[in-house]
Amino acid sequence: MSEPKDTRSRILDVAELLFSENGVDRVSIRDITTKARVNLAAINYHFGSKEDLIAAVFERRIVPMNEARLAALDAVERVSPTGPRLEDILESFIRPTIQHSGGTTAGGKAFSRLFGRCLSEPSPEIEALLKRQFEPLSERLNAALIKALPKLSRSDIFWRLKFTFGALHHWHLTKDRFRPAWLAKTEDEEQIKKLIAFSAAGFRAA
Amino acid sequence: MSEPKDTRSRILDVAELLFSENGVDRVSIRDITTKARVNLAAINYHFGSKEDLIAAVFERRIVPMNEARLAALDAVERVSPTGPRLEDILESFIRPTIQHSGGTTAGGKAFSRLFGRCLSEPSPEIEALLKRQFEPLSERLNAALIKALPKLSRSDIFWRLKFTFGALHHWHLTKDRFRPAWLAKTEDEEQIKKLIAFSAAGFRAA
DNA sequence: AATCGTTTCAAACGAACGTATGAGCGAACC
DNA sequence: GGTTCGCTCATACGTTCGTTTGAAACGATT
Repeated sequence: MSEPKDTRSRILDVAELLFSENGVDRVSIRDITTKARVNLAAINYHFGSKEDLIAAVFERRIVPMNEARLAALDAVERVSPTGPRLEDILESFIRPTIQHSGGTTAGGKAFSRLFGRCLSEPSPEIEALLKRQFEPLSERLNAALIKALPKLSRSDIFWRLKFTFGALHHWHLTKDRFRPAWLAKTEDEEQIKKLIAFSAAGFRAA
Repeated sequence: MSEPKDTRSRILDVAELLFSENGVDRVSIRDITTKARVNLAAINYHFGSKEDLIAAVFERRIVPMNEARLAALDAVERVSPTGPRLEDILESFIRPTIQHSGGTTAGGKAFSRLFGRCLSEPSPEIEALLKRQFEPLSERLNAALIKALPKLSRSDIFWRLKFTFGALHHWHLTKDRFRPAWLAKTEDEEQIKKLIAFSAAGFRAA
């Protein structure tokens, strides 16, 4: 179980775990370096500052996730150049979300909580990071949806995409908590289909 | 504009505003007391600790909000005893959310951010608080929805209600951020209708 | 073996934090 | 008129925070 990884990676792993458990502001540099068994100064040496560490932790997950989303959108647009179906567009950004945060063992589930925290802890640096990360994806998605739903106004599409993302994010954040006793366990694959069906119908609402 | 209110109320108002702007952990006791023009010790005198102040700020909004939701559900069920329409059920919990979280007042955003923080908080105490606050409402809503949508399974209703709540919550949390430049300002009343239309269609999906 | 860039180390820094204290104040009460 | 009670005040306390420092250890290159 002991870590063969280098200092930088150990810091990233431990920071991700602790940030997701307690929030970025409630985790100190000392908490991280102690648990990672590295020297206190290592964070400032490797990352410059705590803020830069937060950004590094966050980007390590969000960058590949959004790349996968863009790649999936590329794929469905390549298959049908006249414009992909609504369901395919939705799937292209819903599926990578689930696959990129469930898989990993150590900090995999931690990521969705960390992301939830980033949305509710409005530090300007984090807000800028979110904007930078999501704006290109958001614009691509909006453009594809406008093509697929020509009857809807641009702003309707924007808001409905926000609703969809909210449903995805909230499900992701709370799927394992607040479960009534009678609720059967459901596979991720089934949930992806449920989510796509729900939001596709929402997009097609009059 | 000067405040005729007593110290306790001034602290609550200023705390709510500052928490919403900067997040709970980045606002100090001194920030609040300075802006409220009260003594530094006033918070510990009136609330005991900073944590208790946060809870007081949070509960001041969430308790009346959930009471209003239950009252609205009561109202629509009283009007049509055979079971209210889907849209009316959704409206009964969407509308109070928006009306009770500030509306015109500036401190309204505090609630949604505090609430977002609570959702990503793994602390058992906060989880119990959320459960206690939302379980009665959730059960009432599920029961009403089962009646309104007899074709849907219990678990489908549960998940779609979760999606709906996620859309509402995420919209609420980010509606003022991440806005593209072209997006026109929209009234809350319009947003309520958009949200109801979206989620009602989602509930009716095959 | 000597050199040099990179990484780790123990120790310390000043600043900001939440909280505690005891005196001071005006109004209400006996 | 003296005492009590609720509240406000300035000030201090001890802790923890992010960051910095200069030296020591390490590994590769010559």
